[in-house]
Amino acid sequence: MSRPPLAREAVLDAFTKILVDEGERAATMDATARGAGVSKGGLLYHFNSKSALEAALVERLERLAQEDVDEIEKSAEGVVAAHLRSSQNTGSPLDVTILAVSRLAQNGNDTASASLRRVRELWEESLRAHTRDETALQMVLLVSDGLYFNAVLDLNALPGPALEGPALDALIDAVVAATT
Amino acid sequence: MSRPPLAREAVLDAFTKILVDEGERAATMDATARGAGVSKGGLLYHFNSKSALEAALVERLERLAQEDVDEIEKSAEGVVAAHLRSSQNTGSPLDVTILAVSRLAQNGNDTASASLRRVRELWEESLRAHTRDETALQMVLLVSDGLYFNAVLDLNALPGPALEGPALDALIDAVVAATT
DNA sequence: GTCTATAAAAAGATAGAC
DNA sequence: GTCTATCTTTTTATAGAC
Repeated sequence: MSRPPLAREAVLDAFTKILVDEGERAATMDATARGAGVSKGGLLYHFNSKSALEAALVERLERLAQEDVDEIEKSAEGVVAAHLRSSQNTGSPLDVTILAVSRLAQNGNDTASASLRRVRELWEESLRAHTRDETALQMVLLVSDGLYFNAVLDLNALPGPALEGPALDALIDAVVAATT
Repeated sequence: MSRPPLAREAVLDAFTKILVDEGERAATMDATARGAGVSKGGLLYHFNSKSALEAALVERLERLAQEDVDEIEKSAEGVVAAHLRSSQNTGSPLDVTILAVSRLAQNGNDTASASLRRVRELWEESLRAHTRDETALQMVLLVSDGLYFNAVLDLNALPGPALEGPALDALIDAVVAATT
């Protein structure tokens, strides 16, 4: 269990934040270095190229996603409800990493696309034993995807149609009732 | 009803295609001009700047979305089912325009974000009279968003988990049963 | 309307000092 | 490990010919 250098993590954090807040185009090496408080040369010591930086972010996603699934499996309120609640963007490390990697995926990074598919398969496997049939499973996954899609689009937007507390609870209850 | 010049439409088509297939970063003026079979100078005669090009695409989205809603309202199989079927990406002009504009939205184009929100509100208004309550309405919208989210991420990916015919029909039936 | 040529800025990446 | 300086390529945009 090697601890990665602090500067390296700071660079990944800054890269993530710019990707999520301003998009892929704004997430240049220069801007990322500035956001992490290092110089471009300093950044390039830790990541030899732009694609190495992107690959490191994808690796981080895989680790966080596995941790999330492990956590949800132990949840008391049920796996379906816990999964949907976890899909509502709360700014958690996993949430922002998914959003950041989906920006990369949408700009032609095939590794990022493949990783997002793997994450979705992790969820699918985890949910299968807790849904009544394949159609119900797909419904849960699509509602979860819908929550992420809204997060993807609403971050730049102030008056987002994001579901609030009681409305989200009602939705989760309804999906649980229709699928388990 | 003025007919826009053919070259202008060809440029918008090419811009859309590159945005969807390769992402925002690849959709440069140069690549767009090449895709449309004109020179950069020719493109810039029709669109004075990159942002003018983007704005024109957003305008096209608003027009197509309104047409889609008008069509769905007249559907025989029911508004909820017709809406979900329409959310499955089939490469229709509306589908690809939504995907293209969402690429712009995710790269900091606030006009694009606002337009996508307006489209979603159009759908919401159209669906409200055909769903049993607000929770059901949100469920339909989220499943629809989920279908788009998958389309957004899967286009670059060959083995997409896109729902096929019978599975999609079963899903639509289940959502209709749970929400109307 | 459409083209070529070119300017001006920004991008990723390298070299080498400290 | 981290920095500054510099090179190369790409991108947006302008100028002006046809």
